[in-house]
Amino acid sequence: MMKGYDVTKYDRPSVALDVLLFTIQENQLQILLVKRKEEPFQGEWAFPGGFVKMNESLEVGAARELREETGLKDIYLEQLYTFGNPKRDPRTRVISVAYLALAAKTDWAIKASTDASEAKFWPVSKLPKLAFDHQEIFEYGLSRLGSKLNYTNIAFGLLPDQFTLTELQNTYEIILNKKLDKRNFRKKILSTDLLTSVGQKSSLGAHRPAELFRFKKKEIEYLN
Amino acid sequence: MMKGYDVTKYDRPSVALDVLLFTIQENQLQILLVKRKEEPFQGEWAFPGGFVKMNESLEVGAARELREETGLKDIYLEQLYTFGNPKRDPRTRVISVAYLALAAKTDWAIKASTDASEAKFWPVSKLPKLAFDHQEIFEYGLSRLGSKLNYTNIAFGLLPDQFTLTELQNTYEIILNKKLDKRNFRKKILSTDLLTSVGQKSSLGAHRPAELFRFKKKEIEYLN
DNA sequence: AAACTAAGTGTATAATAGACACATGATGAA
DNA sequence: TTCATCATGTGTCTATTATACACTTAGTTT
Repeated sequence: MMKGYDVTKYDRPSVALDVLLFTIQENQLQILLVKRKEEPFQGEWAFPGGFVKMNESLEVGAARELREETGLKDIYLEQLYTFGNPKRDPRTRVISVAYLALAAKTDWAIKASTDASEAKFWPVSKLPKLAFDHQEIFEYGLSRLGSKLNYTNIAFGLLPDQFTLTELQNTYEIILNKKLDKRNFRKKILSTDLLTSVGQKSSLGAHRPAELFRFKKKEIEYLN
Repeated sequence: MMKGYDVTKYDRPSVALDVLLFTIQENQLQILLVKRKEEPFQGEWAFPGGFVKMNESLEVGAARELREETGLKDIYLEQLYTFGNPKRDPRTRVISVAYLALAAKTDWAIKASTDASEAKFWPVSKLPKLAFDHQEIFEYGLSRLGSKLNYTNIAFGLLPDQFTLTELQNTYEIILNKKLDKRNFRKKILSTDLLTSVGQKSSLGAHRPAELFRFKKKEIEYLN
C-alpha cells in the first residue's frame, strides 16, 4: 500500500463521524436526533456528528461530537461501521465512521431540557424520515445493539449505577422486543457473574422492595 | 451533523484501504503481504492496499486493490474495522478502512508465481515485522475470522467449490488452532443445513474415498 | 386487618454439547 | 487373489444448558 505517493497530491474524501446515542426512556428504546439547520437535508433529522479533526482519533472525535451536542461524557462508545457510498452526501464525497453510544436515563436528565427544539430523543419505533443514509446506519446500529446484548455486558451502558433485576430485564425486553421469563432471566444473568448485589430498595410502589445490583465492571466484557 | 460547512475548506485526512487476504496452504493459515518499495517502512511487509478513489465505494475499492495486487476477483470481502490513530502513518493523517478477504487455495494458484518477490503468503504463526499499525490490524482480523467461523458459513470463502468433511474440519482446526472431534464436528455441521452432498471422491491415497460436499450458498449466512 | 402489587423462588423436560471406538471400502503390495 | 494399510464414516451415553411453568413473600395502602 501507499507506494511513496505524495498523499497530498490526490483528491481526498471528507471523513465524518456520526453517533447513534441510544437510551431507554418511558419504557422505550430511544435514539438522539438533531434537526439540520442547513442544506442539504435542511429541516430533516440526522444523527449528531461532524467532521473528524486532523489531530484526534476517531473515537475521541466521536466523543467530542457527542459532548458538544449533549454535554454527555464518559459514556460507552464503540465503532459501528464505516459508510462510504460515494453518493451518500450530495455535496461531495463524505465517508462516515458511525459510532454506537449508550447512556442511562439519569445521565441524560442533566441536559434534556436545554436544546430541546434542536435535539431530541425519538422512540426507535417512531422515527421521522432521516437525512443522508442515516436510516441504513440506524438499522445497522439497532441490530448490533440487539446482538451484543446476548453475548456481552453491554447493558451496563443503558442502566444507572444501581438497578433491580426487573429493570435489567425490562432493558432486555425493550431492546429485543420480546417478553422474557422472569425466573429463567434471573437464573441466567446471575450465572454470568457480571453483577454484584448492593442493598435493598423500597419506595416505588406498594409492593415488596427489590434487591439492587450493580455491574461489576463497566467496560465491555464478552461471555464465555 | 455537517451544519452547512463548506467541506472543502477544511483539512482532510487521506483514506486508505487495506486488505487482509487469508487462505489456507500447506495445512496452515496464511495471509498475503507485500513488500514496500518506498518510504515509510521501505522494505517492510504490509497488507496490500491503497487510497480510496473519489468515485468508488469502500468495498469496491478494496476489491480493486486486491485485484490489482493479486489478480483475484469475486472473492469474499467484508469490512473489518476503521483504524484512525492520528499517528499511524508518519507522513500525514491516514485513516485506514481494513477489509477481511478469503480465498480458496485453488483460486490463488492462478497467480501465486507471477510476482513472488514482491507479494507472498506468510503463515500467520510466522509473520515478519509489519509496517504501520498492521500488526494490530492483523490481530483484529484473525480474531474476527475465528469468531465468525462459529456462527456463520464463512468457511465457504476458504474452500474450493467441492470438499470433503475432513477438509472442512481441517479448515476449522487450523483457524481455531485446536483439534475437534470428528463425529461431533460432522453431526454439528450437517445439522446446520449449510452443506449439500454431491458425489464421491477417489484418488488421494490408499483409503476409502470421501463424500464430496458443497456449500448451498456462497454468501454469508448466520446460524440460528 | 385485609387487599394489593411486584419481588423472589424451584423443578421437570427438552435440546444441545462433549466424550469416546470400531467397522468400512478403497488402494497397493506380496 | 489375498492381505495390510489408512482415512472415511458412524452411534450412544452423559453432562450441560435452555425452556416452560405458578405460588409465596414482603412491603404499601386503605
